[in-house]
Amino acid sequence: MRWSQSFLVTLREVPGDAEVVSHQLLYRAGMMQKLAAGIYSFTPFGFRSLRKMIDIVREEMDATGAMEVDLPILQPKELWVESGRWDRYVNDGILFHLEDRKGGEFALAPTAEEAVTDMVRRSVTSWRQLPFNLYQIRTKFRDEIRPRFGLLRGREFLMKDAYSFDVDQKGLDLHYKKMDAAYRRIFERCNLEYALVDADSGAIGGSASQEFMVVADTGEDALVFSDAGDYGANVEKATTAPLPEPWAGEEERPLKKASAPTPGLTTCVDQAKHLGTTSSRIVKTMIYEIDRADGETRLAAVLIRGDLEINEVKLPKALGALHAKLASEEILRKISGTVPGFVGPLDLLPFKELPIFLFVDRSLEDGRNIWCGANQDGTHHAQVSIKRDVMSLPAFKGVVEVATARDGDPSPAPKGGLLRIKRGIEVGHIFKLGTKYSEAMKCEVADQSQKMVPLAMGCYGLGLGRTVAAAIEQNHDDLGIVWPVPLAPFACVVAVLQRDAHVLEAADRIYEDLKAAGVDVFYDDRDERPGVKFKDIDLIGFPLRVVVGGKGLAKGVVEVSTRREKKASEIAPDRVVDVVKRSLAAGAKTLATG
RNA sequence: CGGGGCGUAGCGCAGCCUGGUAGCGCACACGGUUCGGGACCGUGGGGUCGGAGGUUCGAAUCCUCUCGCCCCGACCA
Repeated sequence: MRWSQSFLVTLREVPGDAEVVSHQLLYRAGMMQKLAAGIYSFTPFGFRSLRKMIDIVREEMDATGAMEVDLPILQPKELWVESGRWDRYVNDGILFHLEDRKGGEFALAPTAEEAVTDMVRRSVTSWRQLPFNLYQIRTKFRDEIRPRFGLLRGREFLMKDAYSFDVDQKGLDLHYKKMDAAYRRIFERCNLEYALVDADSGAIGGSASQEFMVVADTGEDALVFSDAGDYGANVEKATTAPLPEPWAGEEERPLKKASAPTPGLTTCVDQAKHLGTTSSRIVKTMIYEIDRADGETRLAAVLIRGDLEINEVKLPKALGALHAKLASEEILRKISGTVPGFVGPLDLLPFKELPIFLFVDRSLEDGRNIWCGANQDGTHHAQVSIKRDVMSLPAFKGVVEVATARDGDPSPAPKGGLLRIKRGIEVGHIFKLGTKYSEAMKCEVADQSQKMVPLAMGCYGLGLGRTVAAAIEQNHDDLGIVWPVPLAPFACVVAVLQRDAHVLEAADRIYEDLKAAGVDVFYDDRDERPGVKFKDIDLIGFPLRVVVGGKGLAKGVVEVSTRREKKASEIAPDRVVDVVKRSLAAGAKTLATG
C-alpha cells in the first residue's frame, strides 16, 4: 500500500481528551478516533493492528481445538432473567438495554454465557457429545460508570469469549489449563510482559478464576505480589498471612464500659491518638445491609482492626450474601443511637424486622485489651476482649476474612515474604464457572449412568482492543509506538526521500520487490521532506524502515533500520528483500545483515 | 451518582473578567526558494464561538436552562 493512496492522517499534537500514552499515540498515529465517550472508530491503520490481534487470538484458540461460533449481541431479556443476571446487571447500570416496537426488552450483550448455554442445551443430550469449547470474537457492550483511557475501558469493545463444556470437573480443569496455556502464547506473541493473578470471579460467578495482568502504572487494578515470588492476586481477592498482633502476650483485663471519652473523634486514627494507643487496638465496626440468597435482607455488623480496611469485594461471599452495601446513617442511628465513629458491637438494637448478624474479621479473632465504640456519641468501651465480650453474643455468626491486603503485609504463600502492591491492566480473565449457568438454565446431559447432570462450564475472556493498547503502553518511546512485529499495521515501511526520477524508480522497485516477496510492507511515497517522513514513520512505529535516498544510491546503498533499537545498516538494493525478511523473522530486534 | 474543569476553524489554544465587525500556531490551497530528522517567504480558503432561551441598541463575552467531553471521587464508623 502506498501512502499517497491511503487514508492515513497523523497528528502533531495530542487531542486534549487523551490521558494515557496508548490513547495519545493511537490518536496521533491516525489509527483511531473517538465517536463518543468510550466508543472509538478504527481507521484503516488501526484496524490492521486490531485485525492482526484478532488473527493471533483466532489462531491460538483454534490450535487448542476450540471452535468459533457467532452469537447474537442483541439478546432477549428472558434469557437473562433465566440466569438471574437481568436485575443485577440492570441495577448495577452496566447493561445497555432497549425495547423493540412491541415493548419486548433486549440487552446488548456484555458477555455471552446465556446465549452460548442456550445454544448448547438445545442440541446436547449425552455425555458422549462432550467435551467442546466454543468461542467468538465479537463486540461487547457495557455501560461503564466511567469509561476512560481510550481502549483500556470502553463502552463498546472487542472481546474474545470462549465457553467450555464438560460433563465433569476433571474435564473443566483440563479446558482451563489449555486456555491458560493458549493465553500465555497469545500475550507472548504480543511482546507483553504479563502476570497471572488470582482473581475474584465477580458478577460472572463461579469458583476459580485468574486474571492475566499487564503490569503498568496506568492500570486500573491493584495487584498484590509476594516479594518471594510465589504469590500474585488481584487486591480484590488477595489474602495475607496472619498479621502481628499488638496485644500478643498480654493478660485479658476486665471490660471497662463507656470509660474512654473520644469527643468528636470519628476516625480510628484520631481516636487512637487521643487514647494514647495505635489504631490497630481500635475496633472498627461497619454496618452493612446484606441480601442473602434466600431473598432475605439483614444487617451485618463487621468488626475489623482499625488499621485495616474491609474489602467490599470479598465481603458478600464471606458473609454468605449476594450483596453487601454500607448501611445508611439513618439505620445506624436506629440500631446504635449514634453516628459513624462510635458504633460498637455491644448492645446493638434490632432494626425493625432486620436482625443483626455479627461477624469478626480474623485480625480481631484474638483481640483483647482493645477499644470499641460504645454506641453513644464521643465514647468508647475500653479493655474489650473479642472472645469474651463479642463472640459470646447470640448474634455472633463467625470469624471471616475480609481485610484488604496492604503493601508490606506478610504473604500467605509458602515461601513467605512481604506483599507488594502494583498496578495492572487486565487483558484476560479465565474462570471455572462450574454449573452456575448450566443449572440455572437446565443445560444437562445424561451421564454414563443415565443420570442427568448439569454441564461443567468454563469461560475465558480476552480483550482485544485492550491488549493492543496494553502492548503500546509497554512498547513505545518518546518518538512514538514501537510495535511488536505481529501487531504492527505493517511490518515494514519503504520511504523515498527525493522526487528525482532515478530515486523514485529505485524506491518503487524495492517496494514492489518486497511486496512480491510477501513482506507486509507500506510505501511512504509522499512528496514530503525527509524530516516529516522520519517523524511520521517513527510515530506509527513500523518495526523495520527502508530509506531510499539520492545520497545512498550514489554509493549504491539504501538504509535499513529497526524501530526498536534504531540500528541502521547500509545495504545494497538487491539485498534488501533478504535482509528484511530475515530481520522480521527474528522479530526485527536486530538486523540480519550477515 | 457527587465534585471540579472544558466546549471558539481539521488539531492545539488566546479572546470572556471590563459586551462594540472573531484571532494566533499547526494543518490545508496556490506561487517561489528549499530538500537525510516535523523548512522558509508570500498569498489565500475555512468558524451556526456546543445548543436553546433571556438581558441589551448590540452577546463568543452577562444571566438561565440544556447537551457533550475530560479529570477526581464514591462513603472505612
